[in-house]
Amino acid sequence: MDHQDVEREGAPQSAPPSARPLRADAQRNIDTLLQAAGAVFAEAGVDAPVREIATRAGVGVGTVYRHFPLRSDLIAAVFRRDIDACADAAPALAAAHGPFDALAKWMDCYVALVATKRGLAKALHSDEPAYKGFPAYRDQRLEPALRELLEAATANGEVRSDVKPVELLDAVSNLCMSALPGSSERAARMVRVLLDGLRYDAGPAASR
Amino acid sequence: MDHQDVEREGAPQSAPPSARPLRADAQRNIDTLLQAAGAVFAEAGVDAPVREIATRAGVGVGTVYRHFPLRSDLIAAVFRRDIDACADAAPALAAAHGPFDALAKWMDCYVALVATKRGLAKALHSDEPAYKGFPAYRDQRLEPALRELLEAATANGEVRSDVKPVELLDAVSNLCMSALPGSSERAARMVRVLLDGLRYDAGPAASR
DNA sequence: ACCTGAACACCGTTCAAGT
DNA sequence: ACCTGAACACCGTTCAAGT
Repeated sequence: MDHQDVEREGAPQSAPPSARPLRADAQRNIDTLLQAAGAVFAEAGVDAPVREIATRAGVGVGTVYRHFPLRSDLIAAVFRRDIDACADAAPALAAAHGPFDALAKWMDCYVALVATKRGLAKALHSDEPAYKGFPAYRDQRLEPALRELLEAATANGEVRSDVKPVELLDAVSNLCMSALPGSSERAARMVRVLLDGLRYDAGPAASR
Repeated sequence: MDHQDVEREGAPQSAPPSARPLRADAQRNIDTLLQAAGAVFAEAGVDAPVREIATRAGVGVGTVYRHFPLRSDLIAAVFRRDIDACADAAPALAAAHGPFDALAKWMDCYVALVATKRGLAKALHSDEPAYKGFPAYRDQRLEPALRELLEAATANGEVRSDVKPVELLDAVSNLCMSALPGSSERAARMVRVLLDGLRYDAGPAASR
């Protein structure tokens, strides 16, 4: 499990590539906010009231909106590490397993990521403006990782070639939608069925 | 396409099995409300403001809550015909096609049902109390229909036997979650992949 | 620069008063 | 019996006033 700290461009609204440091109190508030949000998300889901997060962090609501204009910014900030870890796990899996197995194992990581955090899946697919941009960050990190795995499996003739990485990412997080907070078991099973579907007919023309 | 009008027990809260008729104005309000709700759902989704529906129907909000205590009651009432039509389509499909094809074609109906109506899928999987009981009605009607098709396909050795009808119903409506209002095309494709997964390994022990 | 919190808009839900 | 709509609770979001 390696994870190189690559600099990303679309990254945190709290620390653009080359920006002068924030004022001390601002930086402190952001840290406290992230911690509070993480705790609240864990016990009440990602669409818990903003006021609750603000109170927990001991700041005014205005401060939350100042640093995180969109709820999705807060969510992305809280789960960035997890998302990155998932993306970065791909190369190791590809090296250690056959193409399809690597794909399947990576999907387990993704399912765990999405299904474990209460309501994360819902946030990924909400059409409310407050969640806008969150799927974008996810795709930006996860899409390249998955594409690699998918192409390897396709090249190996193990899976069909007419399903795009982003479609799969979307389908899988959709399947995690009704998973209960703790158990991702049921979702994981359905994802395995979906993956089996990828290799049912590896040819491009899918019958019917 | 036949559809016998079977009497259901868990049915409409507006007309229990053996109840004296409603007062004329009450019945009229219910009809208007259903019509208004249908229109509003179509253009603004199933979680449009209650007030909008009430206004459209020319009644007070209290009247909406009197007849439809839960939002899901209103949704179920509005889409009952569509749900029943989908369920009742199963026998004809089973008679006209081979087991797997019948299953696939029925799924197309279900996908159309769920993906077409804006936000219907979301309502099916929401954990908010206002939507409670809606999945129950859907399952009650659709589960038996699907089970029939699934068992036939299983008996014919075309699909694996370790996926329950209700799981499939759930997985498919989840896949329809991020479908745009009009097009169910993308969702339909993923559902087809899922179905292919069902027949990838028809044996019970689905590898690892 | 940054923070605070009152204020506003909006929505679900109830219930006292009416008919 | 049934209807109405004011009233309440709750939540997102903004912005004038403060430091």
